[in-house]
Amino acid sequence: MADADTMVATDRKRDVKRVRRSAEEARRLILDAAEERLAAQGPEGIRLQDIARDVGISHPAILHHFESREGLVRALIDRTSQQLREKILSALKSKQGVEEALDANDIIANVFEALSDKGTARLLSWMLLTGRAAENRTSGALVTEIADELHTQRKESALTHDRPAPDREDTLFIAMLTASAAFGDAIIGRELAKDAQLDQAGVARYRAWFAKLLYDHVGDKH
Amino acid sequence: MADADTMVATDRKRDVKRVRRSAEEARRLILDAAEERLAAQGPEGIRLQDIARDVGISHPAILHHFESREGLVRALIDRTSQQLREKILSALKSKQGVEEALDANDIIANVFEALSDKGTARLLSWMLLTGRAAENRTSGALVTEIADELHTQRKESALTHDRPAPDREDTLFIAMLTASAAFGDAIIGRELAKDAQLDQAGVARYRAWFAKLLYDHVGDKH
DNA sequence: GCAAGTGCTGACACAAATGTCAATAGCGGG
DNA sequence: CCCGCTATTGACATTTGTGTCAGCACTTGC
Repeated sequence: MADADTMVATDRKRDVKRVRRSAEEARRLILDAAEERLAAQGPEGIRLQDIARDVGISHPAILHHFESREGLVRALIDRTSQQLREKILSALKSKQGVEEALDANDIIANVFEALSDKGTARLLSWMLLTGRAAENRTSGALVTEIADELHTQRKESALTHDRPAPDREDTLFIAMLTASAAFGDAIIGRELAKDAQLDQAGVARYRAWFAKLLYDHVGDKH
Repeated sequence: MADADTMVATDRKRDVKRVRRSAEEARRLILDAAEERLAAQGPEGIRLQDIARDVGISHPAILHHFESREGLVRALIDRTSQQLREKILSALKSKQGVEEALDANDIIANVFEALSDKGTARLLSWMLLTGRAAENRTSGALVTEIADELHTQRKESALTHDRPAPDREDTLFIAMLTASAAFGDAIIGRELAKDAQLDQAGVARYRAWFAKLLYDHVGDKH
């Protein structure tokens, strides 16, 4: 009895027992592990054997669920893109109508955070670096969506504050700059901050500074 | 005679003649080919066999010159980092003392260009993605250097235009934002522009807009 | 013109990663 | 309680890319 318990508890690998998950659950666990590997070790960290070990399964199980390594990668890209999209759009829409200065701060912070978090930016840049961008439409139209949403808000704000209507392209450029800056920041931000000897508070000041830069621009111009 | 000529011209591979370059020249050609592969196909494009074929040599020749694949990668990173450093710093310093609005435009354009050009940003992001950043000090201190140079210019400009002295951290943030934005732009800029249906002129407008944003900020604040 | 140094090569060895396959074992439905 | 479905596995096959080695062939210095 004690022997059996010990064996089950400490020596699962050699035990006859197999864990059997639902296909959905298995896919989720595998994607989680892949995501973590990618964030920690970069693109080359996605190796079936390693991921399988992380999850506690054998590597053919991954092939069973995703057909091929490429299938796993695509699934990971899809999932991450969709998560990013939801995060950013919800961040944009939730604060609608509240005080604007705080808005800008929060929105910028959220966008930067969404990309920095886990390996999102790493994954996206890898996707772009390896030319897998064309296949993925989720992230493709994202900036336009963001710009649209932003522009709607700006028009409303201009009305209530009795300012002239904002320029469409100006809004687009704001969205593009924010996206580029957040994206670049997610990749080289850590290095930049280290180089400039900025601590966490300094990084927060930087982001607030950027939000204010945009806010001032919007207030000035329109 | 005709036969010999034909053989030399069209069938070099099987010909007995060997091309023999100086070590320096060979290294340069190999690095060029590696750079091109990286820019075109991403990190996975750096394969000794392929690069060797591009240059027209056998792959052990590459190992002869660079010890290992890793050695080649490091050499490529070094060379590219140094080129980037030179380009950016020279762009910053060359325009010193001329009309400022044009300056900002040119400098921004140059920084964006320097990163977009060839695979510079791709290479740097790969370097960061795979954790090779720590080894390379050339690009490490670059932002601080840029910020220093910029700040010197701002102080001079403030003096001649009789404005209050600029804030040190403000200058640093300008440098960081520019770096992040240019970096991000180099990676996702193409996608963003395509998504927003911006042609080349539109992209130029975007960069000019960004330059003006910074210029206005500097003029306003100080 | 010949000897030394080294750029360069072909063939081979080796490692690591993906992918295949037949067989096993849990789970749910009848 | 048994049967079919399928998640899962170990062993194997294949591919692909890096690295080694011994020898060959340009160039240079004498």
